[in-house]
Amino acid sequence: MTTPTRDHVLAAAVRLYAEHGFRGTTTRRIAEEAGVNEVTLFRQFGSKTALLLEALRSHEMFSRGANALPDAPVDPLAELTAFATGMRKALHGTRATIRKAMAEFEENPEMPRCMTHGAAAIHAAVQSYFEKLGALGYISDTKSIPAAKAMLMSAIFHDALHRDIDPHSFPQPAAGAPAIYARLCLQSLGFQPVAARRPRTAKRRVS
Amino acid sequence: MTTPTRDHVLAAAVRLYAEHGFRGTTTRRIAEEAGVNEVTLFRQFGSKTALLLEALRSHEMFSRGANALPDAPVDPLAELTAFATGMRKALHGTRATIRKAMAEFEENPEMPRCMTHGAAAIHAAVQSYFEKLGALGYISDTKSIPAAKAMLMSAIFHDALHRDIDPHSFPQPAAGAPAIYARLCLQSLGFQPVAARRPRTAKRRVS
DNA sequence: AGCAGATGCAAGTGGGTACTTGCATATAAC
DNA sequence: GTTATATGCAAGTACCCACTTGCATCTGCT
Repeated sequence: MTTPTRDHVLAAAVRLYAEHGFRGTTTRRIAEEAGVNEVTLFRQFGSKTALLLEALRSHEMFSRGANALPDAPVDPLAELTAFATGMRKALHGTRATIRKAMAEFEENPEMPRCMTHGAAAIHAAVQSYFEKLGALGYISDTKSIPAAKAMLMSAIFHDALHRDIDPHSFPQPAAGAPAIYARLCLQSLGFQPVAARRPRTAKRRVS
Repeated sequence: MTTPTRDHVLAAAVRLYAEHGFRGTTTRRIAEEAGVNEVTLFRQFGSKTALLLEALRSHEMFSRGANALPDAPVDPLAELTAFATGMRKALHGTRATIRKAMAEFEENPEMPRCMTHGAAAIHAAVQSYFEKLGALGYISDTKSIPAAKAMLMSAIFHDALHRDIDPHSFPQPAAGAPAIYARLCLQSLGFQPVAARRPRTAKRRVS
């Protein structure tokens, strides 16, 4: 199997997994979806479980780079909103896969772990960004940074993962939710749009 | 089948569902777990799907009354913390069931709906409580109530549902997280422990 | 062209599953 | 005790599934 075909199989597997879950993704289905013979899957991957684990590992859960936070904060609300918007979009696009993998925790604990890979780096990036906000005087409650970061990520994750199941529990419209989460997160940290250390032209108050 | 036995079957079904998911919960397993004959399940419930749906519907996802918010706020931080603590505990205790049901969204959409039943009432109760806080002058940003409420619920839900999968993404220790979420939520609403309308003995500042 | 390796085809193995059927036994009500 | 109903037992039906096997064909390289 050439690499393009191998990738083709892995992509087919993830698509089916998102729709049908682990047990519902049969090797016959994968073979048909990928346009290969069923026996080829076993020759190449050894077992259905190994195939699906490799497929999940190769599937990018967290889009990197798309909406990284800047090294130097310039407009915190806009920057955090852009970050939250990108995060939510990425997670939303792969929500069915995530739900299926999380549900496998008891019987195939490697699967949810594929979903959380990369989360630590993003948490660290947000932490770092908030610390810079603190250093620049944008926020007053720096002790709450870890907690506010966790709450922001939870809001984004929960919104991306479950809004289609329970739409009324989330701020409407969906496209405006990231901005709301970003704003409230900054508010909870005692945000002030004027960097205390660097007097600037007066800006309209946030509230 | 007497009602106690019927309940016994439903409880066995939910236990197995939490562990093995929909497909992995076989009728043979349910029969064994409940101590009845497999054919009895079909006589009483008609099909495996109907049995499991009834089991999920009868399973209380949101414990009512355990930690209801008071009609008249007295100590908002303590009250919201108690609420968050109770909510998180209830959801945490049934997290595996919720995960399994959410993962069935594509193929058995009735199942996640069993999980969200009752959520609206809780959201309304929190909304009402926050509005009272606003009326009493405890919070200054009443326009953000719906958003803050949603963020608080997301934090609790996400913590309860996924902490065992990805412990490092949540505030430590777990027992202290509800208080943190409650505090940050109130902070984001511009909370002041002294009710502006009712001067009281000065209290220590929150931050 | 020849050769080695990869892939396809078709059939099969050895399990598993939701559900049904016919008869026997148990239980509850009168 | 009798009768009606519920449940258990055992076997069966008609599928489903991951995986294997033997042979044929295809592909890429020399």
